[in-house]
Amino acid sequence: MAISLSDIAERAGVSVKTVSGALHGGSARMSDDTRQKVKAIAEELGYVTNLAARGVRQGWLPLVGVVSDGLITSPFATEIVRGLDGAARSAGMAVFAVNHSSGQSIGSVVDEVQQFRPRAVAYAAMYHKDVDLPPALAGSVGVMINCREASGRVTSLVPDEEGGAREIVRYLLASGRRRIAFINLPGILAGALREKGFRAALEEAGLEPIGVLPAVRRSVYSDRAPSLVASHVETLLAAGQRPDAILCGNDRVAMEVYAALARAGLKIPDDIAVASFDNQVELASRLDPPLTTMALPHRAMGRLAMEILLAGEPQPPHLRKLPFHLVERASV
Amino acid sequence: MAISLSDIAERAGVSVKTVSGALHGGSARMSDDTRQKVKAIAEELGYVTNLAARGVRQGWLPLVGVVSDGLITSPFATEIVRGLDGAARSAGMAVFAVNHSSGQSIGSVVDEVQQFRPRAVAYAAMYHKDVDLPPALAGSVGVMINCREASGRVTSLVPDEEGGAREIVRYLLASGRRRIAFINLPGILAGALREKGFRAALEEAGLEPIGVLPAVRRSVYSDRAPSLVASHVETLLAAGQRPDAILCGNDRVAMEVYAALARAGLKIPDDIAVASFDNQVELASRLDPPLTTMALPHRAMGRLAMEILLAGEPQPPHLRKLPFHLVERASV
DNA sequence: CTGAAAGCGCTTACAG
DNA sequence: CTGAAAGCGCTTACAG
Repeated sequence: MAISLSDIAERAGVSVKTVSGALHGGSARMSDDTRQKVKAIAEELGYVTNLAARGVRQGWLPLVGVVSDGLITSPFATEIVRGLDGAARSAGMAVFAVNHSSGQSIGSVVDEVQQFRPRAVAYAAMYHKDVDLPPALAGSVGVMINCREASGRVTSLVPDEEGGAREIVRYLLASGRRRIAFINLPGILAGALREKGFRAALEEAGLEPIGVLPAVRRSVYSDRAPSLVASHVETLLAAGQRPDAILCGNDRVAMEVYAALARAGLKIPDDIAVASFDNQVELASRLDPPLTTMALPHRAMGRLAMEILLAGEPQPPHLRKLPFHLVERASV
Repeated sequence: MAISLSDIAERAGVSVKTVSGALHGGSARMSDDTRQKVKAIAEELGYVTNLAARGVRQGWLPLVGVVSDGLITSPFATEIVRGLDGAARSAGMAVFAVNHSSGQSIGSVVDEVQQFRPRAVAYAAMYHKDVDLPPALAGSVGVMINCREASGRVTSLVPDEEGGAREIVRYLLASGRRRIAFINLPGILAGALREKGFRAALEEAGLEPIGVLPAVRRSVYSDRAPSLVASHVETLLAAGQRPDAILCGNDRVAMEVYAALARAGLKIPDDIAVASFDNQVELASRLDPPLTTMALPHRAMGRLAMEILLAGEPQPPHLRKLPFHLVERASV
């Protein structure tokens, strides 16, 4: 069995309370002498705090549970976790991630996590979507990350897709582009919202889109679906109103646009500008020319989520849209 | 505060012990009547077991800590976790993953995990490497995954790189190939071990390698380093002894080999066979022709690690090499 | 078949 | 400045 406070107390000739105060109670008043002695003995015996014991006393363990809809594997999901983890660490909390695989109900996964009496629980979606949280869970899940909770009973943190699209369009406009096409990701929430922002920003400038086209044939975007990008680019270039900028649904799509433009003998950004969403660094920074793209606020969502969870004052539930951030490279 | 056993006991008019037995003690003898009544009340009150309380009694929480050297983000790492998680679940344990970022010592991260009194702790490396575990941790870390622990004080689970290379070479030989080149990943343990297996299998057949070449210029393989693959392929094809098979360090390298062979007007597998390591499904299955490749035993390492950790009888520490598995597609 | 009590390792009022 | 005791919510001998 591991060393306990009473082992240290015995060895130091003081009470357990004194040991507890010396090791953990930063503010507990006692002679520096005693404190030093206790710490030395603890170190010598290799004492490791028993958080389970502290937890049963306090009613909670220094954990924040994160239930995610699938294994955390994409770079985006990793960023969310990074954000959560950084903020948790500063607060002395650890992140306990459990994934909600297809077989189970959200409720059963949340209960599983609750058995450990975490300080708080978050739900994180792997991509921006709508999620219905069962009403019974509104009390136990403190914040929804990367998804919109329908009932409005719990605070949701999502990327400001519409704002991000507006921003990149304005940037294209500021660079002098006027005929802008959008090869968008179809069938997903992010795509629909970005299209709204795209159209709004053009309208604001008194312009019309040159074309809003789906990157793939299937109604739901997937990297596996057969791509329409190359043929769209050809169509756009053949038309009377040839675009001077193409906005892409993500960096992968942009890569295909690059290839199609190269085939057509067009120079980026001189003949035509290309911009997109995602900022997959490995990809975007290595394209030639490096790609200007809107980075998603994944890390910020993670950080803010943790701050909300650990804040003393609970705020009324709301939907919070976090801003994208423009990564300027050389494609515009 | 949450519902406790005593709340249920009071409501049911029985002792706490009876409630505990009814809910958790599968074998505890009591009238079916009592058990049903207790269960109904627990359900009604929304009781959730307090594992912290049980943990302080038992001395451990139903957790297995996994310390990993970096955020779990690659598909390989995900497979390890999947293996661990599946086996943990069957044993009623949860996986508690903590990543060991560059700033901290392994020891401090392990201690952090130990505060939660997990049932066991594993260490997982993101790629096959040598790791020195500080001697003090030999007692607390039960198994090393995807790395070789130098001192031999703790069981290590690694892919059998040498055996995997032998197997794929034998497969190429069985398909009638005789002049085999290897474009290997330089500067990493996996590459060195595979090269041994590659040479051994050829020697066994009385053959010489046509060439063993590094995929990148830098001494350590990285996807970002400038690739030498295309020029190697040209060199190999121009030589007198043109290879009839090229083994590749990973699927990415194979993809580049495909491109170079296409440029040279060579057909796979008729003119030349291509095989590799990794089985990155997205990539390997979508190449044309689909790529024959050796899959790494990541999931198996995870599963076995958990079995070792949770086994009653501790085995003496040893190095266990897990077999690759051949994924036959159409490139050989 | 069931209860009352002890105890796991902590922290927190309550006394001195 | 320090100690003895109570109590967090469980489980596990010990009695009946």
